[in-house]
Amino acid sequence: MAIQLFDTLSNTKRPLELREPGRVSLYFCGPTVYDAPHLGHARNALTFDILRRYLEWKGLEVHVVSNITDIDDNIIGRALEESSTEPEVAAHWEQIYIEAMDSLDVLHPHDRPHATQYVDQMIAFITELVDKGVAYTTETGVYLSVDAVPDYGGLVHRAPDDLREGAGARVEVDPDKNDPLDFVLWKAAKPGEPTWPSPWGDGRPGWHIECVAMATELLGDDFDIHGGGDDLAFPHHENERAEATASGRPFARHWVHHGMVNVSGTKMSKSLGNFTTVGKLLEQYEGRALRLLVLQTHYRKTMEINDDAMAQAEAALDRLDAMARRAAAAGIAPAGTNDELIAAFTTAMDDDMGTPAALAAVFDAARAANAALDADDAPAAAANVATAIDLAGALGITIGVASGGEDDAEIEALVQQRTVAREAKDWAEADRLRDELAARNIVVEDTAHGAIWHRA
RNA sequence: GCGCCGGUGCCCGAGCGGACCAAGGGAGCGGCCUGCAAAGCCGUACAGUCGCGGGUUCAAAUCCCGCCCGGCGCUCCA
Repeated sequence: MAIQLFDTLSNTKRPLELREPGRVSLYFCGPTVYDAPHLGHARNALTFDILRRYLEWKGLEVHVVSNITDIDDNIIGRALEESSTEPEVAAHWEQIYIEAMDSLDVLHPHDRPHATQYVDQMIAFITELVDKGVAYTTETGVYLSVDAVPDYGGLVHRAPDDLREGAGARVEVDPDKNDPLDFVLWKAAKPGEPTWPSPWGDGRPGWHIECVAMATELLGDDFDIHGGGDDLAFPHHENERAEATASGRPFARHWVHHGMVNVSGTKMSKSLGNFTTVGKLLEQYEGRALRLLVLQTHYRKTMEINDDAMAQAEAALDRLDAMARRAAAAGIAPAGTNDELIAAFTTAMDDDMGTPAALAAVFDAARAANAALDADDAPAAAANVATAIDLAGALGITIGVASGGEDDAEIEALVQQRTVAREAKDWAEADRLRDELAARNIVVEDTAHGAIWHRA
């Protein structure tokens, strides 16, 4: 079954056409590490983690590359502010970024290249462009002539002239450039900034060149998927494409962009408060809840994150976990499949990563499992539990993670005492014990197969 | 200002020309279960209608036009 994916360049949903059958090469733009990762970074990493996991679940071999931009104006600014150095700033925030993504169960990319470690490749690439006559040098650096790219603007579906009109709307146009659309490949050294030697004098690489150099180096030309947030489509991805095209190389076969994040109805911004950083959010909610929320919205749409939505996601997760607990208490091990739901799930995911509909299949499996449990239909229960776990897992959600604690034995003893009291119909004592457990954040549930408990 | 995207129940959010699909999740209500709960299952009200106003069509939440509101982009922000 063909996987359809919306491609920004062709502006259509089209079948994923791989360079090599069975193997997917995926590059997506990672963060510039100069500050705490925010919810946008989380959605970015989660979106591509979900895509990767699904492709792997389908049996494809996926090679994921995602970069770390460890040198840019923001990092330099930060280092200056903190009287620190650029490598220190970058290393610090990179670590925090990786920890945050770990707590969201985002799998590590197979390669996580750093811009500063690919300067040689970038210089080689720029040299190629200069030699081809599609790049020129000015006092401030080396620039790419957008002229050399016939379909410049393709990713944003605007004609070059149209883009020219807008140029300078937000940032002043460098008067040295031949064309306002031309952009920098190599920046000439400025006092106090880190620099690398190059054929054009000391300086540092422009932004876009790093992704091109790293993607082609690690995945080869003509790799399968290039992704990122909507906001990167222009100018970043457009310029990457321009560089690759001007060099005469085929580049990404598919461009995948995801929507932005709104917090409490408005654009996320640092001045807005609480929920802008992943760290802050995770102080209050579990990582899976954010992933579930991301899954509930189609990846191309703007999504909303607020307290209500996070709490709702946690409640939904509780349902899934409760199902697994009940099954375990009934002595039912996951086994078998619910083929109908797996088919519905696959159809949904194959259609441009329809995670909301795919999730519906997961919850349908949970309901079916619970119903089977109620009906004492062990095979059906086992099959539906297995299906729910499998499908949720394909999206990166682990069901029924039992977090053990040091006081497990103590709790077990209290639960046992309560069972004894209940058998003696000593309801007062049974309720007292339940309250005592509740005070320790333990929820007791009585099932046909005895009492089970979990941490709230 | 220009371009692109979106506005669906109490909340989050699918659906994007037509069949008992306005999915799924959360919250609500009723029932069953329970010593009482919790969990679960079943049922049910909330969308007589899908931002507003026109239009196309045998048929529109789904297409077209206008308006209002929100988001993103317009050179370094996921």
